[in-house]
Amino acid sequence: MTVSRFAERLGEFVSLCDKERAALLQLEERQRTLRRGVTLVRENDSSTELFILKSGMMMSFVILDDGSRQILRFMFPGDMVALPSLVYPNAPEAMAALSDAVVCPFDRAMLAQIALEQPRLFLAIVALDQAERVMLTDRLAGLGRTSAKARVASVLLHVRNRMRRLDLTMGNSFVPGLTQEEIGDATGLTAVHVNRMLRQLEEEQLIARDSGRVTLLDEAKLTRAANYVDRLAALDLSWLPPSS
Amino acid sequence: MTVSRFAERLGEFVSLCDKERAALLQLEERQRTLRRGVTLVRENDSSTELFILKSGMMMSFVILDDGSRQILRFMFPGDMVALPSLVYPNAPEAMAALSDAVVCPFDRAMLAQIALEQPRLFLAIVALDQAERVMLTDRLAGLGRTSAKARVASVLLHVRNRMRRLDLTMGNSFVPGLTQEEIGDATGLTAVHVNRMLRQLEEEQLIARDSGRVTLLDEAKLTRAANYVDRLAALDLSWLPPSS
DNA sequence: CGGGCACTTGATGTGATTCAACGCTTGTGG
DNA sequence: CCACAAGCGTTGAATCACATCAAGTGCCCG
Repeated sequence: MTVSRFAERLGEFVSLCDKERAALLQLEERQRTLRRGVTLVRENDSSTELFILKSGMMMSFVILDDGSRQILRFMFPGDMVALPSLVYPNAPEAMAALSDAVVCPFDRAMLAQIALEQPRLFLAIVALDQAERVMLTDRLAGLGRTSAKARVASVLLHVRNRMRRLDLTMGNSFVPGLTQEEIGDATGLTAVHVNRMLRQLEEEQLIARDSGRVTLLDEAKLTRAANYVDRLAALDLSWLPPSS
Repeated sequence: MTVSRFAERLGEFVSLCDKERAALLQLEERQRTLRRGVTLVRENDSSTELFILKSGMMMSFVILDDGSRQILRFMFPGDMVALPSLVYPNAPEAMAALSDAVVCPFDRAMLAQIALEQPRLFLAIVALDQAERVMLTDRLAGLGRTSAKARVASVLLHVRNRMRRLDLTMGNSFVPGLTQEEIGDATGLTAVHVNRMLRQLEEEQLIARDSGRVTLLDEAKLTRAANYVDRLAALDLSWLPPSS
């Protein structure tokens, strides 16, 4: 039986029965390919669609009145995204592809159906979404109360840890695949200042860089400097009742 | 029949049947009174409890290594809070009372039970929680990309709008009940600078102040200056299936 | 070969912080 | 009932972190 990308992800945290897997597979029946840079959803678009990101890397963001951009979240394969579409007929945030990507769109009605027919599965989905919420508050605290250097380091650690979940052979070296401007828009900084912070992290021997590739030289120290916590590592869904 | 505080709140957005109301009432069987300033949950506390805030105003926050505090969220009567306790055995954020308050603690197992036995009700709870998530991203964008003045204005508007939902007679004048330091910790600013921003808003005739009371003199202009959107006003739960 | 985009670096500007001082109110114990 | 301490608000001056402006480099791709 084919297994859904999202089921694999959820399966990292909780065991699923065949019926549950089958339900998730329905969410990935359609799929759409995106080239790097393409906008999937524009802010304020009218849409009741949600997505499973199947491959590639994406971001959600908002554009403010003065034209500046704030990246709200980076999205990785296996993520269920655009949950706000459940309650907002007009998208509160835009979404765009950071690399070539494949997404599976499905209507919110399908998620509602899962909620009603497979409550345990829905509970697991909601639980996983809570981890996203906590990561959001981590970033909020980062923007409000930490230095530019810490914020940049935090993005590096976050991206590395998400990527490593998808490729367990990954070590301390990886290619973030983000421009410095994108890192800036995620951290509330200018691209110029991101550049200086990267340089500083390099000078302090916390990271090394080589043509887009980043190597974490002292992960423990970097984690401390960034005030970073891997929220997926501490996730506990063991209290969920076993599947029927 | 007694009606739960949380059912009233949810009832603003979706109609509930008696069975659903009864289930929610169970969540408010116990209650605890808190004096202003008291910490209900400390960061990292081991606990599987969630809460309904029954009366008063509270905040959730984190304290960083350097001792600085970031307020993550203000909480108002009717809010269900500490949902992260679903998946984190150790509280990722602390909670404290900003005024005298009453909370109803209940175990995450009770919410899990609701999820399994009353899926429609749980779906409604999750939907409402999505609005919180979007407010969080609004604040993230505010911290990353807007001026100090906008952030302070945004807090004023947010608190006023939440309070007005509880007292429909409230006009443009209200008592936030927050110190300037608290506003600063919510906006990523120092108390000193919050003071200056309030003064500036006053000089620009956007607000008036008198011994703790704030009056919004030009709400439209203030809303624009703050980049503020009332996310509860745009909430749409009409797609929920009717209750059985 | 040429144009564009990302990256890099220096000089300068500025919004917010930090430090310091003082007044006002509130609550508390003598 | 008063004296005093503590917390909050206010204001000015100096400083700092990050933004802005500007110029130049390397590289990929058409």
